[in-house]
Amino acid sequence: MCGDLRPLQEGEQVVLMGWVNRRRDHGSLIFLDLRDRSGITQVVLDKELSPEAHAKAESARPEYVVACTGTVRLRDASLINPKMDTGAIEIVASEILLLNDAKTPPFSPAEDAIGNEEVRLKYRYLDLRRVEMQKNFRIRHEVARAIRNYLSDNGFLEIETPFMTRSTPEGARDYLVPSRVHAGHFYALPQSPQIFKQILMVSGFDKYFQIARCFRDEDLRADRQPEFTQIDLEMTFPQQGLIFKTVEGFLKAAFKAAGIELEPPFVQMTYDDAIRKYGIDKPDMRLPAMVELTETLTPELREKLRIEPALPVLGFIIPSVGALSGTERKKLLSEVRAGFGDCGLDLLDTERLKTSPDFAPLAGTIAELLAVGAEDLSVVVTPKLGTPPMWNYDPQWIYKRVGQLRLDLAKKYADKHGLFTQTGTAADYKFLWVTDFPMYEWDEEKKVWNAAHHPFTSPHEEDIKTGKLVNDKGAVRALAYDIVLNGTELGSGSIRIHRKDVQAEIFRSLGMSDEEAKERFGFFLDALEYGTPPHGGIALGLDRIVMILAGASSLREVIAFPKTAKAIDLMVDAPTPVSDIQLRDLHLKVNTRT
RNA sequence: GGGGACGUAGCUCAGUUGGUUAGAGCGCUGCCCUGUCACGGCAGAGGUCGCGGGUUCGAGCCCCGUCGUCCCCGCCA
Repeated sequence: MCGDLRPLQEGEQVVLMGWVNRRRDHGSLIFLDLRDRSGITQVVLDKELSPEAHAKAESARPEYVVACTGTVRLRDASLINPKMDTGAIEIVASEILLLNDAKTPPFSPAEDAIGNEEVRLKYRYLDLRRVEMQKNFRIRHEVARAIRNYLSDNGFLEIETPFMTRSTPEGARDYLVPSRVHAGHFYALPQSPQIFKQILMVSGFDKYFQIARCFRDEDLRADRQPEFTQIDLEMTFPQQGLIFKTVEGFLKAAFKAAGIELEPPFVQMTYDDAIRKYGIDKPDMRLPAMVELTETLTPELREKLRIEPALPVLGFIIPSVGALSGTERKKLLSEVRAGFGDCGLDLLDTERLKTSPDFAPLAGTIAELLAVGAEDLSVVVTPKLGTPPMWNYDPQWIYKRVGQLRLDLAKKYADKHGLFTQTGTAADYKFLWVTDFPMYEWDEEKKVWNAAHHPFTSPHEEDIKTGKLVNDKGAVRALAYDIVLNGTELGSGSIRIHRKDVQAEIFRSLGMSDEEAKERFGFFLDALEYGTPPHGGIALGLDRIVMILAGASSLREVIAFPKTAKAIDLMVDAPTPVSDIQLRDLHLKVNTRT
């Protein structure tokens, strides 16, 4: 292959096949860089040595496919190209075959930096020829293979579940598949194999996994595609810790395959702590946590500063930002205030902290609590009295809003603190387990409690016993957990409900009548009655893992044929209208008025 | 559904206050070149300024609408 030859092969007769990466024509001497997925080798065509081959090479152009016969030759010391793996040798061609020509491509796969996303996606086959993309898909393959091997070696059985299944109105919108045989009936593509894998536990496959495609018809983001791949697993008789250990095991194997040595176990943190310290349920642990300063400020000072007593005073630092100019600080402050909806929040940076007569006496203490270094930007947020409706005296609102500010500033000054820069070591990857998620989520619009994870999640035993399920839904903790990497949610899972009575109670608590539950999940409730073992599991986004490992900022970089933000495939041009005949077969009428 | 950025040559982009024939780099085509590796030199081709409408003597530039790509919020059990 084009990337394989080394000085050791000197003198050998070889045949190389690949694409013309670049052609350098010196008249009676032509250099062709031949590329395949293994790398690039320089081929020399000398008019004196092989006039026929040289003549053919004159008409070769970038992306032509050629086969070239020749001899491996060591380059003179002065001609070695240290930038190329094969830079110490070259092929002296005796014969060359132009296997196929190529139109001039809209962009060159030989270039590193490519801009226009639209052109890349339309000519995806050219984009995928680029070294960067080839690298990403090699990582993806190695990671998937390592995970499959690890789970197989640890007693997990890979079992496929249907793509055409039953629509479940909970959660994300379903992609629907109309049935030809049953007029007006639809299959749905799975949002996840959730119910099937639980039924596999009932069936006695005590350790299941699947690298499974999932489909969700929701608006997209850089880290969300309508179809994506999950590493889905489930096991019987698990403690939460056993699932963590399993995931840590396969992630260690996966990262090792990508050249990174992780050291599990990963840090664990409850949901409540995550909100309090980071203001978000998926903390980016590469950055320092927020610190609650409420008690540091004396009651007198808080009163003087008109700080709302029901709300926390929070501080945090962004490291190594350096000195801010007066204008920059002013601009920052006004931006931040605007971002807080002008609701009376005050914000102090390091400079104001030291110079403000109110805070100066405390500056030392605060600096110590926040561990402020000389070049760090420190921020203290003091919620003022006078309550605009948006925060509604809710401390969570403050935690989350300040957490968002922490992330925004960290992003803004990423170049300065460099904490997001990859160094190629395990230190780049800060994993975290977030545990004890709330069981329920209040839907303010519909005025109902929803399942925060999904309705098959088991609540904490003691929260059932203390009656919170009925009296205090907001305080019920679920045996649900997320795994987070560098502020990205990689996956989530839970210990499931394995008893029919508990499951029925949860359905009821979600405002679902017994009849309704039976209609939607009757088959599942039935299954629970036939000796269901305790079970639990988790699902991790393979695409996101690979994205982070590849240092990419969008899933499109690690999915071969991704869709745009409007869920369009620009290469095959999907979706499209279909013929009236197709529609008739499916008993469908399209109403284009909306 | 909402907010923001962008859209000018194949690609990346510049284009002043609205004013003559819309430019650059890369790429492309032709010619020259025996040591290049982002080769070099000379010459040349290449434009529905996303699309539609409006204002104006005159629009790449101003206004309205629309389409597309990207990012964010909502949404994603």
